[in-house]
Amino acid sequence: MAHTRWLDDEEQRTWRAFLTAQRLLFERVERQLQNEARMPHGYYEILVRLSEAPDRTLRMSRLADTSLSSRSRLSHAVARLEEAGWVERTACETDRRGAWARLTDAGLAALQAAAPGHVETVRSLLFDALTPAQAAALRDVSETLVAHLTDRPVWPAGDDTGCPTPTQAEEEACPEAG
Amino acid sequence: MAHTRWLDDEEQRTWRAFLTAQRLLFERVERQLQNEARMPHGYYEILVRLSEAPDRTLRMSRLADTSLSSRSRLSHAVARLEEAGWVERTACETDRRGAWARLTDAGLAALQAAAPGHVETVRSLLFDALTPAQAAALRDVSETLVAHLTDRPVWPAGDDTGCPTPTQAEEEACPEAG
DNA sequence: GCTGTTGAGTTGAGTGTTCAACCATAGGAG
DNA sequence: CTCCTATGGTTGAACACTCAACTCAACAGC
Repeated sequence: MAHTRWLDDEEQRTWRAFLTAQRLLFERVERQLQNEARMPHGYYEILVRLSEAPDRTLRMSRLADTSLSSRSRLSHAVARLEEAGWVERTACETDRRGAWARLTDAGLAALQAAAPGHVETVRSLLFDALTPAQAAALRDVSETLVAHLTDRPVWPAGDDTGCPTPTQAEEEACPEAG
Repeated sequence: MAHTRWLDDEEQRTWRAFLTAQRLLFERVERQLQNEARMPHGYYEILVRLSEAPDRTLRMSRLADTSLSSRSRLSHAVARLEEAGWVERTACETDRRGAWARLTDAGLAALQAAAPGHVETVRSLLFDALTPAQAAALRDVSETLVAHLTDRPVWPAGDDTGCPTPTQAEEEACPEAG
């Protein structure tokens, strides 16, 4: 990049406001889930994705993709979730490198117990503050960003989890708030 | 809360898109700073706030507030930054409980070295993807959320860092992207 | 001058995330 | 079949963040 394209005043304020809002919001979401459901939001998301999968079962790599998790993170996380008895791993017959992760009944119960508090939090912290038009704008901006951030490489070296556009719900699933 | 106000379909999609966009964006911002400047974004923010303060110096608690950091986090962070020689702590004369944090010359240099890459990242990942109208909408939504999240208690117990509305720039400062 | 409370800041244990290295199997190319 | 690379997944060390406990000083009220 030749010489820096600095942010103008307007952009600066936008970025800082976004940063602040985002921090404050997710900090509280995180805290609420931690306090009331004893799990970080990342784990909640994993449980949600599993609950939406056919047979409440997914391959680890697929689960990593849909829950926006690196393989390593997922591996560690599932290990914990397994200790808690919420998920179980079984070997994959057809591809012996692979592993299935399955949401147990206890896991589903934990998710269903966590959901109301979480959804209420999201609603009260986010949607209650926004007009319908603002919410629509937020969706528009977010979807634009997701599209922007999922195809191009942008940062040449190393790269990361490929992050394909997340496929959506498929089955019973706990009515949740991702 | 009586019985859960679930998210409707529209809200669900908005929330998931927001979540995804946010994750993808900050993951990359984080990675870029980590790779190119050897510091997490939280540390960058601390350096920025200090660079904007008169005399590049702030009380720890004030620094915690303006950088949206808990006291504990800041304490750990400044300890690291001090090891790196980027910040130095000195005792406060008038209030002997207190401490000043000051950005050293080396710290300012590190910040100035980090800024272009960071700003370029923010621009290319965020602003380059948005129309001016979308950027304006993002700012509007963000500011609404910040207002919403900074006054009310919302979550009764414990509470957290008071998080006053962040005061804005004051001095030389590195032209940055908070 | 005491005593209790609040505020400033630090500390350490516990937990989650990242990164790089690693093992094992799958799937070609020769 | 044999190598060779790519893929699926795990592991451990390093590091950041959280929470709760703690220290020390300021500032009441009496």
